[in-house]
Formats: sequence, C-alpha cells, structure tokens
Amino acid sequence: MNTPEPMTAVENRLVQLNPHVSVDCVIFGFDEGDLKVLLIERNLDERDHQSRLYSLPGNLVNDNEDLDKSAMRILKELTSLENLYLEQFYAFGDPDRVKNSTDAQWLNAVRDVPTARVITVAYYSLVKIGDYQTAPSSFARKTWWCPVSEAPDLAFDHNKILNSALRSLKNKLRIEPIGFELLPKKFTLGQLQKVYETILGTVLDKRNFRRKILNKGFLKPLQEKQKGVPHKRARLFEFDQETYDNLKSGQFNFEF
Amino acid sequence: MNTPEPMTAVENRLVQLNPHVSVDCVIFGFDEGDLKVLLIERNLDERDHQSRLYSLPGNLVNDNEDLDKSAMRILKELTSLENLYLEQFYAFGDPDRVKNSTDAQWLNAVRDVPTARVITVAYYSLVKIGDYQTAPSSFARKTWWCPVSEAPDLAFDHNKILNSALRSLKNKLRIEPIGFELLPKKFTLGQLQKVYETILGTVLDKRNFRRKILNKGFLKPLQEKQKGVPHKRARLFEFDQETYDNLKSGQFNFEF
DNA sequence: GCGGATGGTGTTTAAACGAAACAATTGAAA
DNA sequence: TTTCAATTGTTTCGTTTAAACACCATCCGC
Repeated sequence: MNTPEPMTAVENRLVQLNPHVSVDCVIFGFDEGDLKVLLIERNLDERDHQSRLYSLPGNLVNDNEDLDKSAMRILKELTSLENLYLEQFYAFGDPDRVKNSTDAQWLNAVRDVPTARVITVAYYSLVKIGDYQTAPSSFARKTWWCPVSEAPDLAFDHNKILNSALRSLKNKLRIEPIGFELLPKKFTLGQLQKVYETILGTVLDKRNFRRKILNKGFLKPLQEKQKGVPHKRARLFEFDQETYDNLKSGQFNFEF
Repeated sequence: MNTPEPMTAVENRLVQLNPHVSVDCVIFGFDEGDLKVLLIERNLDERDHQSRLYSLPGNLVNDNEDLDKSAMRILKELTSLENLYLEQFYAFGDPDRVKNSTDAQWLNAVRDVPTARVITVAYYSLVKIGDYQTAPSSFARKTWWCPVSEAPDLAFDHNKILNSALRSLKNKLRIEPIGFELLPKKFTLGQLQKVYETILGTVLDKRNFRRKILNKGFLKPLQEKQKGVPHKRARLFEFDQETYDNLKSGQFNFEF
C-alpha cells in the first residue's frame, strides 16, 4: 500500500478527480452530569492537554464498505463496543478542510496521498460510558473523554463537526427518546433528567419532567433501587424497547 | 477526459481506493395543491411516462468545489435559478448503489470509470414553481415535475433518496418556517395552509392555522388582495425575513 | 440524632388548541 | 338583479395541555 515514488500523471489526475472519502465519529458519553466526547491524541508527546493535538476518531472508507459499516468499524476499533446508537448527521466537503498547515505533517505520516482532498461523512454515537474500556488491544492510540464544554482546538474542521453534532443531537433528543443511550441499562429518573438538561441546555422542573416522560409509557419501573448513595434511594427504570416499537408503529409522536 | 483504454493496475487501485463523489438534488415544487419533484429523463425515447427512465438531477463533484457549491451548480444548470432554499440531508454510500444492471448502460455513456463506486451527498431544495423556466439553454435534457405521490421507479437508489428527502422535509417544516419557499413571494394563508397539509400529510383547521401562524409574527399582511378568483379575494402576505431573524436571535423557537 | 443531599409527590393557573357559529365578499347562474 | 355557491375572515367558548410551584421522606456519614 505504500507509494513512496512521486505520483505519475495519471495517478495525479485520478486523485484529483476522486476525492478521498472518510468517516468521522463524534462519540458522546455522559458522566458526572457532564456531556463528554471521545477524542484521540495524535502525537504522543507528554505535555499537558492544552498543547496536545486532538482529533475526532475517523478513517478512510474501505473498499466495498458501506458508510454505516465504516462508522461501526471505527467505533468498534476504538471502544470494542458493538450495537451502539449511531446516526449520520452531515457530510463535510470543503475542498480545503484538510489543507491546514498544522495538519499536513500528520497526514504525511498516515496517508498514501496526503495532498488529496478528503470529504468526510460524520456520525455521532451515544455510548454508556461505563461500558467503555479504555485503549483496547490493537489500538495504541491515547484517548480522552473530554467535556464538550472544554473542547480544545481540534485537527482539521473537527470543531465545526463537533458543534454540528451537538446541534443534531439536540434536535434528535426533542423528537426521539434517546437519552437513555447515554446511561447504564438501569437508571434513575434523576439521571435521565440530567441528560436532558445538559443536552438541551435548560433546567427542567422535576415534577413536570417525571410526569411527561412516564406518561409516554416506554419506561419500565423496576423493583430494584439505587444502592450506596448518601440519600434516599431512587427507583431504577429500564427503557422498554418492545413497548416503544409498538407505540411507534401506531401514529405515536414522541415530541419531548 | 476519455479513457477508452482498459485501466492500468494503478488506476484500478486508485479508483477502488477513492470512490467517486456525487451530489444529487431533490427539487421540490408546489402546484395546484400538489407537492412535486423535478425529475430528469435519461433516455429520450418517445414512450409514455410509465416506461421511461427517470432519475434525480445530480452530478459528480468537481475539483476544488464545495459540496454546497456543487449542489447550487446543479440547481442553476437545471432551473437557471439562484439563491434557492437548499439543505443537505444525507449521504448515501452503499457500495452497490450504482451496480444495478439497468443503470450500467447509462453509466457507460456518461462516466470515465463506469464501474467505480459512487458515494452521493443528497440535498433537497424548495423552489417557487412559477419562477421555474423549463429546459434552459445549454441543457438538452427533458425534465418533469412529477407529483411525489406518483413517482415512478427511478434510477439507482433514487427512490430511497426521494423518500428520505420527504422525511427530512417533514421534520424541518415542524421546526422552521420554510413553507413559503414553495409559494410565490406574495401568497394567501389558504395557500400556505395547503403546503403544510400536503407535506405533513394531515388536515388542519383553518381558524387554528391562521391564529397559530400569524401569532408567530413573521408574516407581513399586505394591502393587496388576490385577483381573478370566483369568490372573496383573500389577503396576500409576505414572509418578513428581518422580523424572523430578530425573533431567532432571541430564544425564539418555531415549533409548528 | 442531626445535617446534607436527593427522591418523590399534587394542585392551581395560564396558555394553547379545537370546534362551532356566523358575517363578508365575490363570480356565476337563474 | 337576485340568488346561490364558494371561500375568506372574525368571534366565541369549552377543553386540553403545559407551566409554575412547596413540602416531606429517606439514606448516609458524622
């Protein structure tokens, strides 16, 4: 796969005609009342977070690989998790999006044709942060769960992509019940409310929230309760996929 | 630009590595209470609509051309209109999406590398159908404003793309006031209601619709009235962009 | 056993919505 | 020229939905 020789004319032409296509993933997690995004560190120097260079996980789309499959592959390589919530939200195609000088060096090390244009299809994913195991086997790259509110300057146009992902997530959360994807399988209503408040950027009334979300009918109350907390133990709930699917096949509309 | 010779090994590899990228446009119009989509006819035989082959307008993305620019170019070539409402909604990348046998023949005639994979970024656009002039200058292709409810089998995965566009449009219409983009600059509330009813697939109460939409404040009533109708002449309205922008910069939420 | 923190609950009030009745304006038909 | 059919536009009223709001319960650690 290495092409150390200078490109031939025909190669050049084809590279120009056919931009590379990549997939980038904005992987969201939720922890301690904070929305986080999984970043990967590109060069492994030992300075502090401020001066390190981070980017979103992503890679070129393989031969004969569907875009969704490609995103799933990247997710699995990085998190060793499967069946994650995954949503394509936008394609970024500015011809100069990978032409920034600070990025060129890195591209030289990683790509066959570092000067080529790259169009990227961006996905966001929601993971239960507790299920995530850091730095799985084959991947030597360092990762960082970064609070989205403190995201540093990222490679390429990745800040733009992150912001766009946030907007899309916000819209989606109003239309479909996906908040629980960020929580453990069993969760309390307090935790769920925190997810909604954080993503929507508002504070919500506890009583109205509980009523609204429970009346939808797809949250199954469990007998089990929270353990080891220094206050009254909250009831645990599970998302009831079957009930939700039934509702959806009717003319049910979520609308938070 | 022609490559009649068989591809060399290196060409083959590069083509495999770098899928082609195209942009397809779903151009919506509204006429006689019907939502329509602009299709182009691929082969110019003289049989009836049923047996002809249609596709969505689209083309490969040019060198150094932004995706949005590419979509605008396609729109302008086809409609000779500019500054249209334009929204990217999804990228389609199934490796086999252009491998259908009935499509292969046509691709042979149009593409340098007809066997190459094509990833397409899809946009939808809203046009005031009255402004549209059929078959402008350089473009010899036949076009057809097809009622979306009667769309025939289209090339490639274009039916899938069309359906996806409809879903996106529906969602957007609930969140942002874009219905007027399909109407003449001056329109009646009756016309606007019809747009909403058609796209959302519901019937709406006239009185409630008027109250709801007028209370938003961005519809400017004109002195002018409808002409040439066999009944009471309805008042004409204009969308007031400035007022809307002001509202939006506050914490205004549309939510139809 | 007391303080800190969060869980859990019902009512009241205002705004939005849906449905009805009705008045007004026009062109066409009788 | 009168009547009719069609559609616009306003007012009203009851219903439904959403927003605002305060207190006690429970658990842990000290």
